[in-house]
Amino acid sequence: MVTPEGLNEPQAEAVAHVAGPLVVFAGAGSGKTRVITYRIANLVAQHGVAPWRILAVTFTNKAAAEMRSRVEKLVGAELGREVWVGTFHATCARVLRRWGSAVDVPQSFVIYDTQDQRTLVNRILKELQLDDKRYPARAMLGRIGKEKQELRGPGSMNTASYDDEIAAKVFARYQEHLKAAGAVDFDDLIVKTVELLQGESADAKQLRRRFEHVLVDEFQDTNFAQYTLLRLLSSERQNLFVVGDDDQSIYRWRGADIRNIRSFTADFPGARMVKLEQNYRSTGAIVRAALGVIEPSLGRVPKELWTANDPGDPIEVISVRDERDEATIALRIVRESREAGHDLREIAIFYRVNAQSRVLEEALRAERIPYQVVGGAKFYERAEVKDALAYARAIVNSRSDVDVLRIVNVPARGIGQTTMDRVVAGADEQRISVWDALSDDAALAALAPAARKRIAAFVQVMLGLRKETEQMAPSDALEHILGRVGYVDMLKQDGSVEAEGRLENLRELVGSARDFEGQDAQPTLALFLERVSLQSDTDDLRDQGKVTLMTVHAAKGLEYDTVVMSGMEEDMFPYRSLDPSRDHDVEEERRLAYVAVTRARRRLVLTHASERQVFGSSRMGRPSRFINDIPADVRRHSQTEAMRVATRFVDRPPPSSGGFDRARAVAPWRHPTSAGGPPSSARPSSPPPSAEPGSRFVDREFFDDVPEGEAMPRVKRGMLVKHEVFGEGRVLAVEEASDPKVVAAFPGWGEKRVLLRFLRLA
DNA sequence: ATTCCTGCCTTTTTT
DNA sequence: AGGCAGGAAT
Repeated sequence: MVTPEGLNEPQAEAVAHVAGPLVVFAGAGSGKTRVITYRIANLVAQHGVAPWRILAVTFTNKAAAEMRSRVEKLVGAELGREVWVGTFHATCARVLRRWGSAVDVPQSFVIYDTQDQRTLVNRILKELQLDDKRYPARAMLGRIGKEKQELRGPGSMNTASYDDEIAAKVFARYQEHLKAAGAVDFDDLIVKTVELLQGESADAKQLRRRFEHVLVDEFQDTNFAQYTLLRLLSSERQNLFVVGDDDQSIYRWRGADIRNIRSFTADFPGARMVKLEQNYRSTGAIVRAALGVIEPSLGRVPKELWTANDPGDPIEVISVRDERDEATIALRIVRESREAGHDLREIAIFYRVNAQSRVLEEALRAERIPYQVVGGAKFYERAEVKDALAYARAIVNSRSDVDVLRIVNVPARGIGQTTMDRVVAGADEQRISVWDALSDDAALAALAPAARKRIAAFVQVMLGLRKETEQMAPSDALEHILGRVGYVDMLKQDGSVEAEGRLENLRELVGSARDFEGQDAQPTLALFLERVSLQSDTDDLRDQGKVTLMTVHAAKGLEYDTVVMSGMEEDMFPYRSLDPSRDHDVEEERRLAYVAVTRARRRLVLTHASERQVFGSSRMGRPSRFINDIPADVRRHSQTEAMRVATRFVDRPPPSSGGFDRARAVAPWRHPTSAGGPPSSARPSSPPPSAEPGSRFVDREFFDDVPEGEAMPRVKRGMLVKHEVFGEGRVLAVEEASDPKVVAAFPGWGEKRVLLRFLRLA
């Protein structure tokens, strides 16, 4: 059944929902954004809800922009503009900018990113004289973040061990520093807003009543703090409308709690539930592949994803030799697509981790195929950009120590480490900001006169800049600052290619400030800085005529006609599944694979390499278990020429040695789901007459041209291998046999002859 | 004070 | 492989 607006029954039900809590389980490609935007339009147009009393929250700026534009299309720009649409972080920043003073967040607050956080923690470790080996900043911040996501402060966290006590101490000092700096980190944006809303101030009361309707996208990715925020914002009327898909929950590592969506109806007795199960996006084969991947997942809310679309073509699974071979395949897909007259914008290449993009990029560049990389090396994290922003932030908010320390000697002003160490120690002692210490003669009394003079000059420059830029547009201010402090001159004098690139980046930064001025009603420098902090490169619009490269995480919420998923190997995807020391979460990896598969509309290509460079050293890989989970009748296997050559070269023994059983030789690499049990006589392995001896595995479906392109370990003399007991060793010889052996030298053990299947590539 | 070198450690994934 | 922190050399 379809309504006049073209909605199916459950969609229409969700859209028509007016009051009370409701959870929508929205399968991939089931039209959830449509449901949210239509519902907002419905509330405004049919139920006379004031647009500014509606809040719609997303996780990414991109989703927010998309939602806003669609709402404006439905209800008109004038009303649409009034709706509060934004990410969790941007929404909170907006609230805090206005009402944050009640929770010690000044109007001019700055947002510390991960780098800033680390700088600050490192300083605290020094201050508290803690060993940064034993208490690495990264780990400390991980802990602090975790606590914040659970809304615990340094005083309320669980301190069972000595290390916990240390963490609490660092945490406490960290918060003090943030407060003194007038800064917040990403988690604080949520935490502070929650604090504000929990308060009894008039502002808090008003805010709790402000929103008649709260709508949330990607609800499965909320953490406890975010969930609490939503409950507070909707506490008055309970009009909380959440949309998500527990199968697509992929952010547990940053605190997302899948139970928020799975237990929604338990948390809100009387809440309604709607399931969107019809997929409009993908071919039948792709939907079936996706189901195959997600079905083994545990604890799912039962859903029946289906599609009325054509079955389409099978999923292409391609065995490649290594990452370069893989890039060649990606190129081939792109070329085919282009020759068929498709826009390159409709092609995406996915990978599990950003590091995989390099080889793909090189290949695309060599072939002059236009591409864009989403995420990865982030523009706003480049040193020169951070420097420029640090100047701006130090001018807007001089209490921000991290920024002042960053730029105090860039370009070099003769204010060195020793000098600054003393200043910082003094500032810590007196509990004043670094800036205050620098501008206070008494605080500098212990310094050499020459150093004091240079510091005084720096302070004067900064004070001058604050005055001069006060009335300037952000772009002009940035330009002025960079010129005045000699930053541009420094780069120009350098003259190197890198310096040229840095100048270009700074021009781009100024350009982005100019863009901002065109968009915002009140383009102040502070607001520009805020936007920069909350902006990720992921938010760029899709360029015409360009292939897109990105991680699967970045791909969530997007769709492409053609998707190439690279690196479909065990230990790559699922990531680190072979590392027993890590508490990897294969469940989450599975959901991530589901996300990847469901991005494709028409064509899905999976590649897996038998060998790959990781951290500089070569590593072998077997196909990902997720490939096996795709129903055999919707996948088609093949291998590249390079792969064919490689396997022939290594695996086919000379005729005289006869009957080398390949299937057995690779057994330990081949069956990720069965724990190491080698395929034995239980699996009859007599090859069909047409095939070459030993060229088939019997537990697989094969098609026309498929000479079984499994990933093969290619152990050769000189390779570094790893043994459970002997550790790492160098291969000296390989003995072909039905169960091949390897002679290798293990430091501390000498030469050992071991079965190949007990080795892994080091 | 600056620059260069070396050794370590990294890598999920993002606001 | 690459980036970054700490240390040595200039």
